[in-house]
Amino acid sequence: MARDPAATRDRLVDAFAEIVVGSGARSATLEAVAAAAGVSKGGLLYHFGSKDALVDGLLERLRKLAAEDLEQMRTAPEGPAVYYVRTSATEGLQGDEVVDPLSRVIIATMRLAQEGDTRTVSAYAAINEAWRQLIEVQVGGDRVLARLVQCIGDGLWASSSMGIPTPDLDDVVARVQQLVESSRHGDGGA
Amino acid sequence: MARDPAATRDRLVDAFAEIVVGSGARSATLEAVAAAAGVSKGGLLYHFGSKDALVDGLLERLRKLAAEDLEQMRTAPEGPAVYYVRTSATEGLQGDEVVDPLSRVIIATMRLAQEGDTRTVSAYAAINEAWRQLIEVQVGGDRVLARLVQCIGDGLWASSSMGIPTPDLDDVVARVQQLVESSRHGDGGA
DNA sequence: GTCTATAGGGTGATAGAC
DNA sequence: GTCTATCACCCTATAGAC
Repeated sequence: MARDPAATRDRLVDAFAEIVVGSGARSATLEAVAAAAGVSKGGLLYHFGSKDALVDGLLERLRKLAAEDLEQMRTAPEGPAVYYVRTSATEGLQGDEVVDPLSRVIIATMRLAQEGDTRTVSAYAAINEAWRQLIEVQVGGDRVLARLVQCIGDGLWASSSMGIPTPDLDDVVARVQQLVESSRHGDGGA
Repeated sequence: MARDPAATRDRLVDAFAEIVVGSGARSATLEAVAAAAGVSKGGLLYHFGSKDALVDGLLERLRKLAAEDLEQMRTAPEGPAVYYVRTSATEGLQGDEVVDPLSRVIIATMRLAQEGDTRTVSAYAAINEAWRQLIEVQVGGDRVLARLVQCIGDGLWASSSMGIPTPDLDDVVARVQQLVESSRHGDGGA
């Protein structure tokens, strides 16, 4: 069942991310990842020579998915800011599976980052920077407002990635939209 | 050197938090914690019968420090909202030491939470709730604005707890102050 | 209260068969 | 490409000396 190397590598990265998100980085052992992907530990280590290499595979996936998302964000009808804030509030994890592939990979990356892996931190930082720049364009170059909006998204993300829900998400999104629009019409303050 | 049980327990919890923050949860082994606190592994396990008990000790410390901080936040001259946002941006960790005791314990708790520990998540959620309620009081009961402000703080926190700096923190704080003040004078929107 | 020694289980990685 | 052994290491926790 599947001798295609690329497909097997993909399955392994998927399984890795899923386990890290669902059960924590500690549970994502080579054996558990391999089993979830339907191969043996030795099979995994043929494709990824070490656990570090597996992390690299995850980061590669992250960059690819993030690039796609950046395109969606750029062309989002509601605008980048609202898109960012709304998609920052994911749902149902910690045991359950996260449906959105990018969310899953980001959460996995951040969990790994908290273990002190510098590669994961800088990979995330780069993507975060790209997102903010896109928001900044929408708000007419208002650097501070852009950061404000991004922080709101990141704050929502922090809660939801721990399984803490945000009951009034729609209201928050509406308020962000207000902020962004007021930056176009009125002044800004800075 | 130190036969006072309470003092030794405190040193152990301190060392535990410090290692989790500085080197990741994985590095915080019983042996490493014991060594950092100047006792042996067996000595640690006399005071805390298991690693779970050590986590409980950390959570106890968290609640105590958080209660003190809540009092500072309530009486802060700049108001709870600005206090929250400003203190959310910590500096210099991941290898270095975090100077503020509460920040250190919170970061440690959140790292542990990401390993799937439900106790840590609910402990943090309770504290987070208390902070927001205090902000809500300041903004005259505007639930959504309170959440917005808190999200901004949490977003700053997320970055800084990964070692990513926020260059324009002062501007962000100023903008938050603006938002809070406008809720007093003008309307609010919702 | 604090120590050493050790049991018992799990983890990343290698070697070599198929 | 994928598997099964196997190694060396590290971790939590217990037992019992001091």
